[in-house]
Amino acid sequence: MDKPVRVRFAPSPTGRPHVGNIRTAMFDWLLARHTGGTFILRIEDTDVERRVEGAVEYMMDALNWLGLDWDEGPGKGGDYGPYYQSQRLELYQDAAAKLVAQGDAYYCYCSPERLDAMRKEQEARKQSPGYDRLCRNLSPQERAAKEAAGIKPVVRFKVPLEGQTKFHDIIYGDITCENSNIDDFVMLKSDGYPTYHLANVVDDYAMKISHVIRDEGWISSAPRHLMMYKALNYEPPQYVHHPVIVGSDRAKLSKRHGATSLLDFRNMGYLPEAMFNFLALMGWSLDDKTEIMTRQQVVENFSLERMGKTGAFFNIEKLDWMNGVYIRGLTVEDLTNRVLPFLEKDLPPEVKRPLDINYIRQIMPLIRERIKTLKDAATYADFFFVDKLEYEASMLIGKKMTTETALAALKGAEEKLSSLESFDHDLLEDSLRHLADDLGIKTGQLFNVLRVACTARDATPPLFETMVVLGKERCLKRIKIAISKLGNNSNL
RNA sequence: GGCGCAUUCGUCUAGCGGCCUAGGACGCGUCCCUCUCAAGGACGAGAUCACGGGUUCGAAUCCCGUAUGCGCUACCA
Repeated sequence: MDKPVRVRFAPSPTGRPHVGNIRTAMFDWLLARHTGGTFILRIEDTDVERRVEGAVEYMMDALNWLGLDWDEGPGKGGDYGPYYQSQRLELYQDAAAKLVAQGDAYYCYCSPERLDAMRKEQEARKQSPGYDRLCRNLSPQERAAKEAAGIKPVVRFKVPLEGQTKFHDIIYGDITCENSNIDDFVMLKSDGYPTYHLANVVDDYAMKISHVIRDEGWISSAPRHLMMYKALNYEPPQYVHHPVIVGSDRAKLSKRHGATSLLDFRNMGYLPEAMFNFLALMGWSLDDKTEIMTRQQVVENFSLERMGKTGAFFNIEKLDWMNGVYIRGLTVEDLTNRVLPFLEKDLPPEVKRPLDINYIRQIMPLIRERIKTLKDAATYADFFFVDKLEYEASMLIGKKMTTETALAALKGAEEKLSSLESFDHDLLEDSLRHLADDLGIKTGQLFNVLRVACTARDATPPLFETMVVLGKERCLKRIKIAISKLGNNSNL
């Protein structure tokens, strides 16, 4: 095992937790658990404009659902708090002031309007956009004048005009960047809040983060962070950038690609263990064949070295398959408990609530190997609950059957079943097979008529098991209704 | 535009110089099982390893170009 790491997941509370972000959190968590390290949750709420009420709760909800427990952070405490950046403002301001004092940063008084005009002009001239460093060398008098005018400045980092910044990324390898390509970026906004660049450097250092795990999009800003570490005389962390999840158009997955919040997947009936397994396999692999792994197996085998470097397309068909595998592995009791809330929610309103859990327990073995998501349960099993079945009489007449033979089959079944002492699987099978013989039709033909009569479906769980759960009374009632449907239809 | 990163079946991936006439999985097709649907089993189609040059006895694997894609280039993260 490698040395225990200290890693952090640092989301900004701007909405519902994106599946890509949670995947990052999962890699953090995996590395922490694999090495016996510490997983920290830190809230990067430094953008007052974009802050969304309740977003932190959503985030924690999603993390908890996936089983990604954090050791330090909101609700947990820890020795390096507070874990909300909005409560650490002084730290950033001190760092910014220190950099200004030592000549590595400066106050900039340029208005947003000027910056905007500058960018437009650069674009028109096909120059690469970037701050023109107007305020980099303001004289004390000029600065005093701006201050006197009441302009609230931002603090910009004084990026070296030449040289290169190099760093080693554990996944992507060595990366080099010319300093001349980087402009004097803003570290501290005029409202006193830090930008991501400053805040993440200050906090990662203060919180003794050993490995920074974040998505690939950050590679190009890593050099800025390194410059600040150097200026602040901090030891930088290890960088681990990982590829993003992309949508069908290969662009980074976003809202317009459909469901993107982890919470959506929970609502769609995916199991957290399936989601965990699936997400782990997007970007990481154990070997050339292992796919289904318990959380524990993933933790034991996880390693950064086995992570890929190309963006992965979110293949929901494969998730469906995997979810099915996990559902099939559930005990009846477990499945029952997980399906219950979905049934309560998705069954037609006329079905009486609360649902009978013992009845549901009986249904589970019948649908367990047929559903792909928990949400499928309601559509798969609604005929167990509703009183009035809706279907076309023509459905009762199967292949090589006529109204007459179907009618005869139903009447024969009605007679046979009503005389049955007990309503168990073997007895049902035995008497119905004999009935088919007596009627001179194939067993399948008989069974299919009964299937439609009892369930209004032509695809259901095995007939006898289904009928047993439905019960004698209900089956006979439904068969009678089917007989009258056919009777009316034949118009005799 | 500049810079950065990436590029193996439709998709997720294995592969870190010879084991590759490229393996697994999802999906797809055929068959078996079977009361339907699933599940399960068997088989199959599917990748000239983006392209072009090198290096090497030998390259999907190393190097250099090109193309394409994505990202960054905000007082957003």
